[in-house]
Amino acid sequence: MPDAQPHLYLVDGSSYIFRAYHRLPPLTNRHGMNVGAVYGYTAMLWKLAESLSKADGPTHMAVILDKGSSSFRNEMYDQYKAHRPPAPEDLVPQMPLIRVATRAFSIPCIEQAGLEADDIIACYTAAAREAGWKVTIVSSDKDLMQLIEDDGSVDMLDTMNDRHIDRAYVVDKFGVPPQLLGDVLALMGDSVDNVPGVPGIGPKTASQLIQEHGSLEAVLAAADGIKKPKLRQNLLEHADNARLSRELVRLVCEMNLPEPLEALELKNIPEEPLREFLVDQGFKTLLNRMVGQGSRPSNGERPAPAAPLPMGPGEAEAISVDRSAYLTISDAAILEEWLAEARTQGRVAIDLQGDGGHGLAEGLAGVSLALAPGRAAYVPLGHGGGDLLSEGPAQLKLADGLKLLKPLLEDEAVLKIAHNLKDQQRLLADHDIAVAAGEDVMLASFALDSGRFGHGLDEMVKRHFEHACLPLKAVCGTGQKTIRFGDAPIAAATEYAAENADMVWRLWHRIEHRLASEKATRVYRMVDLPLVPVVGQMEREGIKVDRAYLAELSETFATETARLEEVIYEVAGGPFTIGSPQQLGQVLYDRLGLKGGRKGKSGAYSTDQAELERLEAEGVEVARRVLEWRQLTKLRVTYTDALQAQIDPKSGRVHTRYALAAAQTGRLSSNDPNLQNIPIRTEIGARIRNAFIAEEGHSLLSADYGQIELRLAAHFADVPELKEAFARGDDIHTITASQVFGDTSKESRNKAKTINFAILYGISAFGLAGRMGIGRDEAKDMIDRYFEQFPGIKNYISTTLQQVRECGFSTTLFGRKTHFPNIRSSIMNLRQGAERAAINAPIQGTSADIIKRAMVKMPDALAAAGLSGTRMLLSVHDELVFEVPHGDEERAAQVIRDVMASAAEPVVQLDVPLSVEVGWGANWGVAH
DNA sequence: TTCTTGGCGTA
DNA sequence: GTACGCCAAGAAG
Repeated sequence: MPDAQPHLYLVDGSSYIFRAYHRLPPLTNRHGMNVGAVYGYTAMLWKLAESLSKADGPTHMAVILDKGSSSFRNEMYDQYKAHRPPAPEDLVPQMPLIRVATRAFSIPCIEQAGLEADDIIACYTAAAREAGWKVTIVSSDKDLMQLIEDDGSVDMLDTMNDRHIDRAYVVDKFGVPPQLLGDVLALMGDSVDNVPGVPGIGPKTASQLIQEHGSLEAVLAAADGIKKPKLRQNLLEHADNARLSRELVRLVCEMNLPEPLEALELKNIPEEPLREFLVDQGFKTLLNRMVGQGSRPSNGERPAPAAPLPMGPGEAEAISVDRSAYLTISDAAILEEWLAEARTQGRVAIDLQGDGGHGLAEGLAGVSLALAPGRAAYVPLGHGGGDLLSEGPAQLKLADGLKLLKPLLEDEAVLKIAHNLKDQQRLLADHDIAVAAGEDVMLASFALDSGRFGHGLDEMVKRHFEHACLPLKAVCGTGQKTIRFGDAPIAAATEYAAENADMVWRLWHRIEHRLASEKATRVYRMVDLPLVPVVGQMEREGIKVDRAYLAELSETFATETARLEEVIYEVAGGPFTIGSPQQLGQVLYDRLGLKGGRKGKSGAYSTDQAELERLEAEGVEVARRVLEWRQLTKLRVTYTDALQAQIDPKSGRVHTRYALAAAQTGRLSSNDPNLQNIPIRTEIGARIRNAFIAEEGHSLLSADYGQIELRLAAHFADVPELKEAFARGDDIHTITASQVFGDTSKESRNKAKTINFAILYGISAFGLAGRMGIGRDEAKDMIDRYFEQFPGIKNYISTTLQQVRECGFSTTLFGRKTHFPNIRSSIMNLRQGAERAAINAPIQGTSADIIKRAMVKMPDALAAAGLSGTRMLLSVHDELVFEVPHGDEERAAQVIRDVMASAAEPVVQLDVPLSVEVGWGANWGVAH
């Protein structure tokens, strides 16, 4: 009688509360106490309670907690969990509330001195299995995954990620079944619990070794014969640690059950004392759900959350997707029906498939449409038949299909919803279609969730809907056998393409309302969305590159590199791969016997620039040669060679592509090729800029903001001295030097410059010391003096951090948010990293907002000034590059300068002026 | 073939 | 100390 099989849910309360604390934003109850973690915990229990009467829901339940005293593992190994930082101070008082919450749900709560929650869970699991029960462990702790059974009688549920964990999951993640997981864990160790493991062995190697040999003991026995010297040595040397680790991760059950299994039965959750608890803690959302529903909320329509946690996206909404229901449209009449319906309802989701060509040569394979959840179709337009004899699959002719689609795509009255609208708009522009009235789920997600989630379509679908899209490689294959999308079978192509449109439709309707409620509308509507056609046009323009000049440079660099190679081999006593940091380290330190530290966690010698410069200063001439070799090789391989290969044969120009949702702060990023890191700082690198040239009869014009980030810092921090200096047009680093050091010597100015930048990057004494090559105390003194002179800066930093800790995100002047999930991490490195990024984000992000606004305004401003021949080509963070017809330079400079300097207005008023420096000439090198 | 690491170019 | 993208080597598959 499978229906009657009892099902025990064991909730790992201790680990849950830690994770809830770090994942959820702070929340205060009516006593003024921080209860974010308690809320998370309560919500989790609520969710479990909801499944009480469902199929496969719990019949029995218990919460297992750590008692907090040391366990038998400490007798075995006194370092066990020795390096755990103490719990955060606002979490400690929440601990007792966990028991209160559990009692409020009338769920038994079990803890036992000397035993960790894991062991108690192991014990109950064993007992329940013996009794023929089913067990679900509610946790995501990897140690507990050892308990999972192949037959499904024991599985796990990770409520935080809404993930079901079974044998398949373990095999997928660790490469071994649950029974062997303990052996893998023993090898890899655990820095959080201070389980030693074997040095140099991480998850990958551990998993591979166990898979190969079958068990930990077998691995240790076979250690002698292992090929890799480092690995062999570590295994032999640390075999005892491995065995100890095996015991530390072993879950033991040597106790009597504190409560018999039957005592854990749970039929329903009585209304009291739950209600009283919710009222007391002020958990209004949950309380509202209780109303009229007994203790169980309705599964259908949710009551509007009265006071939703400020965590935005909430839980995923599981959907079911039937890909076989998607339609392939190869008939004009049917396409017309779909288009008519789109017109009637005023909105349609679209997704384009390129045929897999490169750059401007990319053709169109097909268009997919969605009109409602699950109602989607694919219109193949450019699928080949695979061989010359056949005519290809049944499909509309490209021209015919586009002719039907064009009026709809260009209709202002029909909303076109897309993911990454820019790329689709650009592809359609190649076919003379100008998409009107577009929305972009990728950009909406970017405006809402930057810093905490990704914005790729598959990733968004997974997070919002717990659904895995058909991967592209399932349609087009992978590796050498990859086929162009246009050559894929229509049936598979339909499943893939129509699903994308379906998901775009669903995603938009899921997140649209958040734009307003989470105050992301301004950034989305006024900055990022209007930028779409502008950036698309820039990508289409491209920039002209002097191929012959680049080839010449490549040649020069190559010759010089070859010369350096000979010298280096001479000194090294033989040839080796100079480009290999590993081999270079061995040559310098082992063969030549130079003194130098090793660093890096892999144990390899560091050979980075700083280290080589140190050697050079010590008189090691070959270090200088290696540095020169590196510079030349880098320039040749990354720039002069690569750039030639990137010239589009059709246009003779280089077309970079901008990613609009890549940089957390809101900046654009550039790729294929990256034109935002073309050298300029060194004389030799700067020559590469000369390769970027203007079209015949034109000049290249470069306009860049001068010190925009420092200006914004002065604005944010409200520092009178700095604001006045900027207003006067003074040299800001000199002003800083005189304020902080009392003199304006060149040396002081340089130091001041370094500190000014350090401020923008989230200062730390440690970092500044490393950067300036001084002691940490000295660096700290310097920072203190800086803060004394500019208390506004100190204040800006503390209020920014305060706000980010409270809300979880920072904001720019335009309201762009960047989330920092690690801002309250108990791991110091993560937390401090998040703090530095949080200090920087409003400044870097506002700068990005401003230049984006300038870009949005630019085409109209140029057109209004009669400068229709002037085209915007590149955007490099604080610089815009244009191509201007000869004779128009002066006027263009004037317009561009005006637009850029006033780009923040009227939305935002800055109390520092923005300066814009403009130059022009035959190439980028002279223009900048 | 695909992933990770060390290194390095820009703002 | 912030934010990126690209390259070669080496490791893993």
